[in-house]
Amino acid sequence: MSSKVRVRFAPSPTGPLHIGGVRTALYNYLFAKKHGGDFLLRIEDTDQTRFVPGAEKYIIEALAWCGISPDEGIGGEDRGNGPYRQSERKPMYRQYVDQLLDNDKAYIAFDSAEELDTMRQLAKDAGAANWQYNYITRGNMKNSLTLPKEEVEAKIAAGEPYVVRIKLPRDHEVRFEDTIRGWVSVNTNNMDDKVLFKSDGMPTYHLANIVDDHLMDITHVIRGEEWLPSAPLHVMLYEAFGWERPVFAHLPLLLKPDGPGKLSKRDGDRLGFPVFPIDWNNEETGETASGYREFGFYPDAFINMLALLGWNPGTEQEIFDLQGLVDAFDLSKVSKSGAKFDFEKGKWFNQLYLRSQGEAALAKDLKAQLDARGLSCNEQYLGTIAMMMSERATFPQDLVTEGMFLFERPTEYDEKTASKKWTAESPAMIQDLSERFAALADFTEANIETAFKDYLAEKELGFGKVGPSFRLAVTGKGMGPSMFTICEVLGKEEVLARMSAAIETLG
RNA sequence: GGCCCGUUCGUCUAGCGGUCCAGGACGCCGCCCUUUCACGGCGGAAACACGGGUUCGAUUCCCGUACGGGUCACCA
Repeated sequence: MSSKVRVRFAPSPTGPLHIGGVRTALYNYLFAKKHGGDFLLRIEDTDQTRFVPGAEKYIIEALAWCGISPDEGIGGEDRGNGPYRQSERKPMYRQYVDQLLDNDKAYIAFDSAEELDTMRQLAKDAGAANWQYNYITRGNMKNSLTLPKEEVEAKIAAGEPYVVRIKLPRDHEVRFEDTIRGWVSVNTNNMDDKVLFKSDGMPTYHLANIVDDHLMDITHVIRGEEWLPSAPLHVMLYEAFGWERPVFAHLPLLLKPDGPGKLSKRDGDRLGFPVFPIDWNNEETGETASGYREFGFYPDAFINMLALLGWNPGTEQEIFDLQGLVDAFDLSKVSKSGAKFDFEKGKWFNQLYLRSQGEAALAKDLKAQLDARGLSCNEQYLGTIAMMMSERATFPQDLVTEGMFLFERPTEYDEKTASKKWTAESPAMIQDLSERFAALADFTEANIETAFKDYLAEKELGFGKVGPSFRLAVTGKGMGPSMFTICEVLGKEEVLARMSAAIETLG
């Protein structure tokens, strides 16, 4: 076994990956790249009843959008450790179960799900804390520890369904050092004999996870805190097999911004913002959920925001691209407590990234937004408009929506501005201005400004006296970017037409 | 309820015994810039859950309490 760092992200294909899952994948990826290691993607689909078509494709696409591509496994290379879907590894697990059975580390149990439910209910009714299948109760259950060997064999031969459970020693302190939390310790008396192998012939997550991580030479297991309670079981499994165990790091959870609890897939669009990286559409059930990509987020901004939720570089820097994150990432700087997700901060990141796009990229974004809405403008001004609107945009779509007047003639005039700024003198002033504009040979920003200011000077008028009504006449709004730039972009004809239309409408 | 984990401004967090009457960021408020809005600049309000220890000295270490979270399936 090499000492090369190898980590895996092992989602279950039960639906779209929410941002907590994306963050887990991201941290795994950052850790691997930081240490020159491998990032593997493995699909944990041992529960065939929960399989959702399209989920695997979604996971790969979502990670790809984030700039995360697996070195090995699903969506990456097959480097001889495959298959990388647990359902396809089904035949591999039996021998490990037998190994445990042979070494008295596990046993066969025939209790049906109904019988177990009954036991649990009985215990509950009796006021017992929590019924467990453990070193005490297993003596009263139907298993290979209580049944004669012949009967066990007969039952198996008869095809009676059974599961295999781990045989936990009593009163044994399981200790392991978590990179993020330090020493964690649990006594086996508080654990139960978890099922390792199901009656349908598939291993449970616990068994498959340990076997696969071992076979795939995984050196670090970085996963969500929800796995912390089962980590001691996993430690016991490594010991039962006599395998060296990987280093564990349990990440703090992403919490709901409002109520209590961890962020869940069900939070979908309930909160008014996405909890998924990209849109999700389940053709079969018609279930849909919106994603950050479609919401208008730049992947870099999304990743930047996500990375800082539960981790910080220890400096005051908070703008990082993917490579920057790789360089700065350190598991020991991951915080221990859960983080409530804050969409406002996410918006701030996007705004920052949008503004740093540069004119060419922004022009492209603007063009795409216009096309999507069937709008158009003088293409030579694409860059100018994009830069002008970028100051008040958070998302690419704002480039258009915040400046609709650039693409459509105003159909109505802002009432508040009209009542306050459109006075009895306004029509005459706008008329005068339009005549001066009409006389301009070169309808450029600078010329328009000069003409406008000359007019003010000659009539001894303040900017505030004419400016607002001028803006109202041309854009229908009470606020916005520089009027001179707007006018040049609109072109002489359009500006003049709008001015006379305003005089007509507003009187 | 049992077990496990956690607890610094509204939110994300810095802080790894003295440099902290606690720093940064988002958000919020004010001022400046500006014809307006936005951008930008400057400034402000805002937190160590509580109680015991340990120590010359605790935000930092230990214990307890409270609160929060996770988990207790033949799901991952």
